[in-house]
Amino acid sequence: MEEGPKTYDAGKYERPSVTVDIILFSIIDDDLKVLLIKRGNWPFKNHWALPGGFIKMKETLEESAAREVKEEIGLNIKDIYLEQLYTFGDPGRDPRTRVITVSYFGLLSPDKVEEIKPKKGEIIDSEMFSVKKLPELAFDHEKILKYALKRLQYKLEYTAVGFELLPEKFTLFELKNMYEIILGEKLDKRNFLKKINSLNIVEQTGDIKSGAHRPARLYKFKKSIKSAVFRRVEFEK
Amino acid sequence: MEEGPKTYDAGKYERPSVTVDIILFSIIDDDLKVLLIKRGNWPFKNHWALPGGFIKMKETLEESAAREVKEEIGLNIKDIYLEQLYTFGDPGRDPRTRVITVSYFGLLSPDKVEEIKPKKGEIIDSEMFSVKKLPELAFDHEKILKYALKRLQYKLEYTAVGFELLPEKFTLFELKNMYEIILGEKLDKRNFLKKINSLNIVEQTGDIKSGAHRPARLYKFKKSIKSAVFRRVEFEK
DNA sequence: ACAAAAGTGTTCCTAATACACCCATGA
DNA sequence: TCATGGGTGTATTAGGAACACTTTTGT
Repeated sequence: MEEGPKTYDAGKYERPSVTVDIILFSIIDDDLKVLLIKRGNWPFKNHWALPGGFIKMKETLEESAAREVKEEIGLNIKDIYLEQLYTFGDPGRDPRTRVITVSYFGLLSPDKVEEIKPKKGEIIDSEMFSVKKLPELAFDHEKILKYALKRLQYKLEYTAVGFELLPEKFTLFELKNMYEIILGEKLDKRNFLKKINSLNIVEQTGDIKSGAHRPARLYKFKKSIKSAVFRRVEFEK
Repeated sequence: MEEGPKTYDAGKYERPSVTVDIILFSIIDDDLKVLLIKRGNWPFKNHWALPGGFIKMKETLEESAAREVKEEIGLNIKDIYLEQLYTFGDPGRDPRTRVITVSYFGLLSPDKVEEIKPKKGEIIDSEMFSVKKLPELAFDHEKILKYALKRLQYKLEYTAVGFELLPEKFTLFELKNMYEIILGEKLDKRNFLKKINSLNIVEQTGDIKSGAHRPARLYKFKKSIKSAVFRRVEFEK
C-alpha cells in the first residue's frame, strides 16, 4: 500500500539541533528559587543558564529531560513534577547553529533540593537563585524563565500543583505561605483555610510540628486528587 | 571573553528533523470541523493528515507555520488566530527518521474557510472533517488532534478565544450556539446572555439579521478585549 | 395558523470577601 | 513577658443556576 522510502532522502534537508531545557522551581527561605547551572563550555562559558542539553536520537523528549537532570545535577526525575512548557526556536537564539529548544518546567520539594549534586565537567557550578535576583542568563533563557514563572503562577491559581513544592507533611500556614510567595500577594488566613477545607484536598496526619512557637497540626496532600481549582481566573483586558 | 567556536562542531551529533503541524478548527453547519489534507507522498500516501511540513533553517516556528498554511491551502495567516499547542517527539512517530513536531492550533472564521484553496502537488486533497467523524490519520496525528480539541474546549472556558470562530457580525444565539457546539452541552439562553453582557465584550452593530424567522440584532466583538473568562474552571479529581 | 428563533426577570443558593480576637509555645 | 505563628466564625455581597412565557417573522 505504501510506496516505500525510495522517494525520501532523510539527509536531503538541513536540520536544526534540538535541545531540552529545564526550569526547576523550589521554595527556599520563603523565596521562590530556580535552579541555574554555570556553563563550562563555549558558548556562554562561565555564564549562568538553565540546565539542559541536546536530545539523543532514541529517547523521548521526557526521557531527554530526565537524563539531563540526572547528568547535570544528579536528581532522579521520578517523583519530580515535570511538564512541557513551550518550544522556543527563533533562529539566532544559539550562536552555534540553529537550535530549537523544548522547555520543561518542574517543581522540587525541599527534600529534593537537598539531594542536588551538581556533576562537575560540562558545568562548573549550580545554585538556586531567587527569581527576584537573577544573574544575567545565557541564550534566551531569561525569556524562557519569565515564561515559566508566568505559567507557574497561572497553574497555581487553578490547580493544586503547588503541593509539589511542599514537603510530604506541612502545616496549613506553610501551605498558605507557599501560595503567597508564588502569587506575590497576601491571602486572608481564615478565607484561605475555608477554601482549602472546601476543596477537600488535604488531610491531617496526626503529627504535630513543634518549633519556635505554638505547635501546629501537620497535614498531607490527598494523593487521589490530581488537581483542584484554587480560585477563579481573573479577567484579562 | 568567550572561548569561541573552536571547541564546538555542529555536525558532531546526529540531529532529528523538525516539523510544524497545524490544527485549524472551524464551525461549519453547526459542527466543529478540522482541516485535513490528503498526502501525495510516502509515507502515508493517500492518507489524511494534518497540514504541516519541515521547518527551514532561517524561519521562526511561527513563520514556518504561516508558510505551510500558505503553501498547502493558500491561506494568509494574517488575521488567523494561531497559538503553539505542544511538541510531540517520540522516536518512531515518523517512519522516515526521527521527527519532532511542534504543533500549532488555529481558529478559522467562516469567511476564511471559503478562501481555502488547496495547492495540488504534495497534497492531493483537503477537506474540513467533523471532529466526530474523523478518518484514519497518518503518523500520531490523531493524538495531536485530540490534544488540540481538549485545549480548544479548555481555552473556551476561560478566554474569549471563541470569537475567532465567528464572522465579524453575529447574533447572540450564533454565539451561544458556538459555545454549545464546542463544549458539547446545552447552555441556558438567559443565563448565557446575562454572562455575555456582564463580561462586556460584545457591542451592537446596529445591523439586523433577517432570515427565515424573527430578525435578530447583530453584534460584534469588542476588539480591545483580548480574552475574558467565560466560566470558572471545574474541579478535576 | 403555525413553526421557529428572538427576546426578557426573578428567585434561590453557593461561594467569595471582609474582618478581630484569644491561644500556646520558646526565647 | 513578649514575639510569633496557631487557631477560630459571622455577616455581606456577587455570581451561578434553575426556570416560562410573549414577540416577530416567513411560509
